[in-house]
Amino acid sequence: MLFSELLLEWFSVHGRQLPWRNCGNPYHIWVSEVILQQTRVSQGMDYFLRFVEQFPTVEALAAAPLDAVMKSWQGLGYYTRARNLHKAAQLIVNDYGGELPNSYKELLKLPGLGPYAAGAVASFAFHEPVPAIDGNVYRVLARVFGVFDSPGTGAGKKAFYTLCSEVMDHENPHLFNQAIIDFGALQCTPGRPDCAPCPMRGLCYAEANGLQTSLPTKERELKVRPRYFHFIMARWRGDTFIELRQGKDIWHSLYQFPLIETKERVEPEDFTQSEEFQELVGIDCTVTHISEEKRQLLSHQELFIRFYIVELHTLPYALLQDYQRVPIDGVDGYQVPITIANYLAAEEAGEYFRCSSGKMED
DNA sequence: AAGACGGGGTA
DNA sequence: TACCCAGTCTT
Repeated sequence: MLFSELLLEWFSVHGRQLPWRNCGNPYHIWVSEVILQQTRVSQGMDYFLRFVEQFPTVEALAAAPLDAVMKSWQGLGYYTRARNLHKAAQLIVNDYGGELPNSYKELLKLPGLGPYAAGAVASFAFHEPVPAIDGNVYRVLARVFGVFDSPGTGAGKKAFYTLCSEVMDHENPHLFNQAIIDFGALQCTPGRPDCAPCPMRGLCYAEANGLQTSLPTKERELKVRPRYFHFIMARWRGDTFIELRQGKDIWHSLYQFPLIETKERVEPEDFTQSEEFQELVGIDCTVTHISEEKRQLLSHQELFIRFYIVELHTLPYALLQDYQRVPIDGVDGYQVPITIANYLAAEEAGEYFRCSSGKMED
């Protein structure tokens, strides 16, 4: 039996039923593909359901304020996806008459749609026979056909694209692409795949040669950069101060408390004496709470985060000029990094701090 | 080609 | 802890 025949047979038994599958709604398919980039189904499901309920159509998404879209995305990560989704929706309404482009080539032009997502939408929604190659597909193809090219290189990507074009079912591209993705996610898993009951047994190169854990070939390991964040929750008559993050750094378009970053670890006693800190909050204030150091691991960064609560007695110009003044209990209405959302929730429950008045309690 | 970009699950 | 995940964009 052919690879694609085995695959579709497996899919008819084990394939997942998902709300965006075979729904006949290109908009839903598009949204789901963007949400699921580098994100597991279990993690993205609730976000998808909430997103399409809040923004039911391309027009609704295009008309929505970016803030609302970002808020809906809060906690999902890779926030550029949300901004691109919003931008693409406006593009579709303004330049495409409100209809999603129906070809791989045109879809690829939209911001946030790369080769994988364009192929996925083109095949799932419009049945165009193009590959949709994600991490699952690289893994399945590498193992079954014994491909040693690395997906991390340009030549490797091309090799996988060519191979996939050859072995796919051109009559049922939508089923084939869904099937190979599900097969990678459920059967041909990254770690120790469960090869005993696998229908590809006998056909699979990696299984025959015991190379399951060596394929696909992997690339370089990544370096992690440490960063030290000191967030200042400055209180003034029931209000505090926040700002919208801009620029190319992490958390673009999310809100945060005034932030002072240091290259090295700085202990709280030293930090509150630092010039930078005193310039921000002024001299006439009291540091009432200092949190423990929270550690957050990103793919390329290791963040060490501490929160300071400062009671202001006068209003420093630096805060007034560069930050938005908002009610303290209104902060959770803004889209914020997940670490700040956690802080807000914990602080409300009185759980976050173990030191106060700048002195350690234990 | 390499780096940046999140957050969560798994061995 | 280390790796990986329904990737894309910028440099």
